[in-house]
Amino acid sequence: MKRLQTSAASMLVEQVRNDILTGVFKADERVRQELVAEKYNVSRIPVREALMQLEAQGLLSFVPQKGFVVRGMSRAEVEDIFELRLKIEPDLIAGVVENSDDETFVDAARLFEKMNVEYAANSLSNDFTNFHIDFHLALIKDSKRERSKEMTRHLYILSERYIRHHHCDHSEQAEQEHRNILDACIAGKPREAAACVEWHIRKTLEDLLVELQTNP
Amino acid sequence: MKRLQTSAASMLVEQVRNDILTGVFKADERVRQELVAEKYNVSRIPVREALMQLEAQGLLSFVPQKGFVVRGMSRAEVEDIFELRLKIEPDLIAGVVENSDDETFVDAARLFEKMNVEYAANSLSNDFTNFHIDFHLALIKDSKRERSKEMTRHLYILSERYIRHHHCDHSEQAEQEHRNILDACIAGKPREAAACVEWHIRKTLEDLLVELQTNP
DNA sequence: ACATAATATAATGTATACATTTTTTGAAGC
DNA sequence: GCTTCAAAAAATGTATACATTATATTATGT
Repeated sequence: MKRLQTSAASMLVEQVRNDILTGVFKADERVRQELVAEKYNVSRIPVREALMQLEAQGLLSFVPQKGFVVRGMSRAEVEDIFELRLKIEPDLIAGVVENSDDETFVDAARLFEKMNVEYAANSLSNDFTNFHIDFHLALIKDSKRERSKEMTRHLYILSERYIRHHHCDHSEQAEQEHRNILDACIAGKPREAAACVEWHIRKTLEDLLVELQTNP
Repeated sequence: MKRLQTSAASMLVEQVRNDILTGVFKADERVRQELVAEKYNVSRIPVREALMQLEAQGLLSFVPQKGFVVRGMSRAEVEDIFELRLKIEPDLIAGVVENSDDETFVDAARLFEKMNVEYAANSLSNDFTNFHIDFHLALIKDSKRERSKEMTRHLYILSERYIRHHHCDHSEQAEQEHRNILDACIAGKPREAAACVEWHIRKTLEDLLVELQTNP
């Protein structure tokens, strides 16, 4: 058998996540292990592990002896998710900026460019989504608050699902907001960076709620 | 006789979690799948699934092809965890109290009693730990913020690890704090309930930090 | 026709066996 | 002694097969 760079389960996590974010597996639909196994030519063992991980990330629900179901989407959930982000991310960024040096935000700057290039080329692609998440995570990667970072990562995955689903974000407005965040970070202004992050979260939520209103 | 048969993996999650909380599996130690499988007389398949779930709950780390390791404990982590709780729980409680009726806190009241009885009988047992977590979760069970509730649950599991490890909490002081929270909730005072929760979190953190200082 | 019971089908859960990768061991060479 | 490399040992990853449970289907009675 061909050599796998990474485990089948790890790749399945990425692939099935994309299937969920892009709507191939639709909300409230059951995910049968055998179908996923056939689709990706693996056995059910790595499929089950991947699905468990996605359940842990909040994209699936799981009931023993019944199976996995894609979790539903709702206005109440978006509000909950973004409320949590507002409570966590601004403080986190501020802490990073306070202890930053010249090297702290180079990864974020690189991802900022890649994200914009990818968007110009393919709009809301899987790659763009990953760059977007990685950009935001790169901003806080030097924080020592490991738990806050993990939560933030999970919240981003959940947020991206709504963003992809409603084709929001990354208007020129969003790009400008990202730029403002990055600039404030590089300039070493903790409070301004936090304020920019808060603004970005609020604006994204606003866009999503408008979309949810018109496209329920 | 009809018995509810739960899966092996589900039971393993509980058992291995207790093994971690009680220190049978020690921090930074590797967890070999075969050993767990032999200990509980199952194959490695459900063991792997249970360990994946515990990784998702933040008690284990996992690197493909390398294995599972019990995550370390540190002062920085306690502070991070309790900081997150301070940001999430008080608001959550306040929201529940605002929309509460006579039935809202009966489960919490029942668990409050069971928790104290169990503590009087066995001090810091597995049962007490579970009652303690369930008490706090019962207080917010009627909240519609599902994501916030899930995060709170995860944060409690992580907190309990420190509490068990350092034999803190549930002094008479802690019992009184729980009573104050419950009373404020039943009295329908959102802001007071939130303040009591905040106080409880801060006091518990204080105790833990003192213990960490003396017993590193 | 409707509900209920019995059966068949399908899906999930797990043990076993084997493949792959990592780690350990030990021998050869410097 | 210390590296370096090869083979052995051990641990992880996954496919297959089978057991268990849930779901669908059919049969039966009213």
